[in-house]
Parts: sequence; structure tokens; C-alpha cells
Amino acid sequence: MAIKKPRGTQDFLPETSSQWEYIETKIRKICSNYGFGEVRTPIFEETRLFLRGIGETTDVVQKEMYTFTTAEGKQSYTLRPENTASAVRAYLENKVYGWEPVTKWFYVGPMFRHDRPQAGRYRQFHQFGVEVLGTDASVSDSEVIAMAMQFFNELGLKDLHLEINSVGCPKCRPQYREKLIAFFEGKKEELCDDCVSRLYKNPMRLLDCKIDSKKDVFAGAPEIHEHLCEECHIHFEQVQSFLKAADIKFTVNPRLVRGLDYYTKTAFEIQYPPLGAQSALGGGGRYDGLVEELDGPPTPGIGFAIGLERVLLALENQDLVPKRKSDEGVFVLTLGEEATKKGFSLVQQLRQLGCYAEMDGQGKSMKSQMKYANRIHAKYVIILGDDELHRQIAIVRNMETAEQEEISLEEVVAEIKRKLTPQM
RNA sequence: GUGGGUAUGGUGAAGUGGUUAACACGGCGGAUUGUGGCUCCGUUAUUCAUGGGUUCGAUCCCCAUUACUCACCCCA
Repeated sequence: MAIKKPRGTQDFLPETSSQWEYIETKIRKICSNYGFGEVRTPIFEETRLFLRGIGETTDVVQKEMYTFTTAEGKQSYTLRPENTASAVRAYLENKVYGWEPVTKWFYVGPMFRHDRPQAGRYRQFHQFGVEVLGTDASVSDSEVIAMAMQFFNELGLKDLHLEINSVGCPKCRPQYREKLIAFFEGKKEELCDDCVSRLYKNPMRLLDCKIDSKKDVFAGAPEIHEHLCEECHIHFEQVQSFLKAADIKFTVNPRLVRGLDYYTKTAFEIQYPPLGAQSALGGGGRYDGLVEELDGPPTPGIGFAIGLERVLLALENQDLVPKRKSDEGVFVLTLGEEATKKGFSLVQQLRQLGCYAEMDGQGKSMKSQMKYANRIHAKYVIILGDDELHRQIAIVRNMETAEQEEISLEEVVAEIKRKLTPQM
């Protein structure tokens, strides 16, 4: 049996890779404009990091991690399912807090979750994300959101919805949680099975249940905004006013809840509805308790993660995927052994001068070589056969105009280089 | 983890219980000897995911497996 790639993974062939390159170029540009430096952490970490960082009761940790032990079986490792925990670990391990008041990092790379694959959902997927550590200023919440929106804008994506919410903090969330449980406890009969099981584990998740949230049961359910503490309330108001000041459109969705335990205060999500079930292109929020949870000094943080496969889907959906454009180049067409030897020398010289040059070398017919030259969109073809070799010249054919000229072998490389170099 | 759909050449995709499995694209070769893109011609699946069963006979029927896919769940 032929060996196939693992389920939920993808091979990116050159055509697709160039699309990724395009997206990454945008990412790097924006990050540099916002003053974010790239952090590269290991693809795998000690399993404990994710247990504590993401939360033991979350789905991600409970059923989606790729966990393994080494041959000695001493240590348990896990392929990173997201990168915030790793970034915070790196922040602490390198004692960045000791010399940098505010840290702004971004990352791009593969993440791993053992989900059932589906449109826009893969087991190895790629995220672009940012983290701001060391400030609880509401302006940084807005900055991070603005950054995500600018990323989508620059890609040309339209019709995105930005939803924001505040999920409270350890001071006010527990009370709200209790109220929610109390409210729904008597109405278990009317809830779907999933919600019943969520009721005690993570009652806030009930709020965005697709089935129950449409029912009457929800009438009169306690709203998070009525239960935020003073601090959270003010913070949320400020975030909104900063967004307005930057002319960023958003809607407040009191039922927006994030799935990872570490989120506090601000939570947000960017949706592109046409993608269907997996319409969240990105999301993020504040995680003021995470650094402490990982044994660091009390340090506030905020960040987002964007699913790049989904971004690509959205780009395809709006026909915004750039076509791969090949470089202007030259094809060296050779006939005969001696000519091929000389041709190889020409190709190498051209390449060393920074030109895109190719040849056949398989001894194919002239016609066949011409076809190939055409296929790779060569701008010039250098034709070299025994005849030309004896006369110490080469025929240079312009593939657009079909004009041909004879140039001496000594000058042909320099001449082509000149032709291919744009005039300043 | 749960439920639905689909599995035919490099790709897209017809099709039938029984000698030669359409078609399109792509690939390769050719259309006077050393010249591309257009056109034309030829060629390109001992075989219809894998394993089992029904049958005189299965790519077409049944079962299982696997993969892909969509939805639930979850999330990016």
C-alpha cells in the first residue's frame, strides 16, 4: 500500500506555497509597522505547559492533543495546539520581564489538534498570532484588534464581522457563573444534551449554543455586562471608545465566549460567515492571569490568533488569491553533446549573475525544448547547436517578438543579462 | 467522539451484472529534415480504493475496512 499523509494534514505544492508566502509577507510588514518582533518557540513542549496554560477542562486539552513520550518514556511532550502558552513560557524562561517593560511578539507557524477534519479545520493548521505582555492598558486591547483588522483589510477581504465582549475577571466572573447556573438549573429539561453537560463545567458556553440560544429558555438569562466589576466595566468601555476613535466597526456580542480558560476581560472574534461552520477567521482576548498561572510574576497580556487556512479559504471565496508570477528568464536550448556542455556553462554563468535560466539537457528535440521554453514563459531562448558552436556564436530569440539575432558566445551572457535587467 | 455523503487514469468527470471502460484537460510524440504559443493527428486505465460475500460472471449488488468530504461538537 502506498503511504499517505496523515489525516487532516496537507501538502503544499509550489503554487500554494506562493500563496502562503504572500500572506506571510503581509504579516511581517504589518507586525513591523506595529512594532512586533517574531518569536519562534518549539513545535512541542512539555505536556504540563498546556495542561496548566490552556486549562485541564477545555476540549483542546481533554481530547485534541498530540501527546507522546520519548523512548525512555520519562517525559510527556505535546505538539503545540496553540502558541500563547509557549510564548508565555518563553517570556518567563528568558526573563524578558526583567529588561523590557512591554513585550510585543508575533508568531506564524503550524499548530496541532486532533480534531475531526472538516472544511477549514485541519489537524495540522497554521496560525498567525500576536501577544502583548506587560500592560493592562485598554489601548493595547484595541491596538491588537486594530492590527488583526488591518491584516484582513490589506489582504482585501470584505464583509468581515468583528464581535467583541468582556468575559470578566476572577473578581466578577465567579458570581456571574453562579447566577447562570442558578438560572438554568431549573430548566434542564428544555436544554439540549450538550448544554446540560456544559452547565456545571462551563456554563458560559451555553450562551453561544446554536440550538438553545434561540429558544425561549434564554429569555431573562443573566447578562454578563450587568455583572462586570467596576474595573472590567471601565476597561470594556475604554476598549470600545478606542476602537471608535480608530474608526473600526464592531458589534458587542454579550454571548461571545472563548474556549480557553485563560481569557479575561476583552474577548473578540472575527467572522466571515460565508465559510459556514468554521467561519471564525481569528479570535483572541486578554489573559491577565496566565503568566502567574505559569509561575511568573503577575503580568497582564493580550493577543489574538488567526487561522491562516481559513484566511486562504476566504481569499479564494472572494477571488483575491494572487496568481503566481514567474520570473522573466532565459532558456538555453542546446543540440548535441558539445553544445550541451557549453550551454550548461552559459546557464551557470547567467544564474551566477542572478538571472533565472534553465536548459533541457535530456537531449530532447528542438521542438520539444521550444515548447518547454514557452511553458516556463522564458523571455529569451539562446539557441546553441553544432553550427553555432563552430562559428562561436549563439542565436538569441525573443519569445515575444520572435525576432532572432546572432551574438558571439563571448558576449551572449552579458548581453542577456543586460536585456533582462530593467532599465533604471 | 456522533451522524450523513462519496470513492473510476496525472486531473475533472461519464458509464454498464457479461467480448474493446466514454469524453475533456494535462502529458508525451508527430504534421518535410534545427524553432514555441493557435490548429490538426497519434498516444496516454491488463483496470474502476482495499478485503470479503452474492452470482455461471461484478467496476457496477451486499458487508466490512480505509480514505476523502460535509455537519454536530470544538476552535483558528
